[in-house]
Amino acid sequence: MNYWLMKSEPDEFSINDLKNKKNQTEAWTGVRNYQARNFMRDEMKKNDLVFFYHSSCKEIGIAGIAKVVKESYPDPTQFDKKSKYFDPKATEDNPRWFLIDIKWVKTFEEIIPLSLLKESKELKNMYLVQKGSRLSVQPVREKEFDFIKDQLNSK
DNA sequence: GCCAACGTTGGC
DNA sequence: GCCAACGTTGGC
Repeated sequence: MNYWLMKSEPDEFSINDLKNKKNQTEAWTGVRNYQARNFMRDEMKKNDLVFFYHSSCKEIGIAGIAKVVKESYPDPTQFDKKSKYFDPKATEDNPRWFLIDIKWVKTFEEIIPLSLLKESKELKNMYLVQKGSRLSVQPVREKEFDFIKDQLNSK
């Protein structure tokens, strides 16, 4: 099993928006970065666990946990002319963008702030805290995942 | 709102 | 294939 971190702007879509969805599940549309796409297309497998991260907001940090419930398939928004994610170079026969579905697992009682992640020497090598890192879908090491979930999470 | 870091585009 | 110009991300 693998572990991941996915960013979302909570003003757009927060962890509680995920919780309130039908089946508490959401298709992760709109990722338009090749590296992030490759992770979703090739490596994210059913039941992998995902940290749900809130970015560009007041309380920046890890808000909770989700899991992969459906593996790679083409992102429908790339074919939708009315979508802001429409991609004229993508075709049904040759899609460019892929995604997965995630399901809500838990919301942490308190957001684990980015500043705390940065302070933890156990997380020195975590991708998220590296300078210039901005991937919106990124792998997390098992050790890092457990440390954050067990040591930094209040509940 | 600023700006550093990164990714993409397109001319050559 | 290089690289300047531009666009985006995202913390502060």
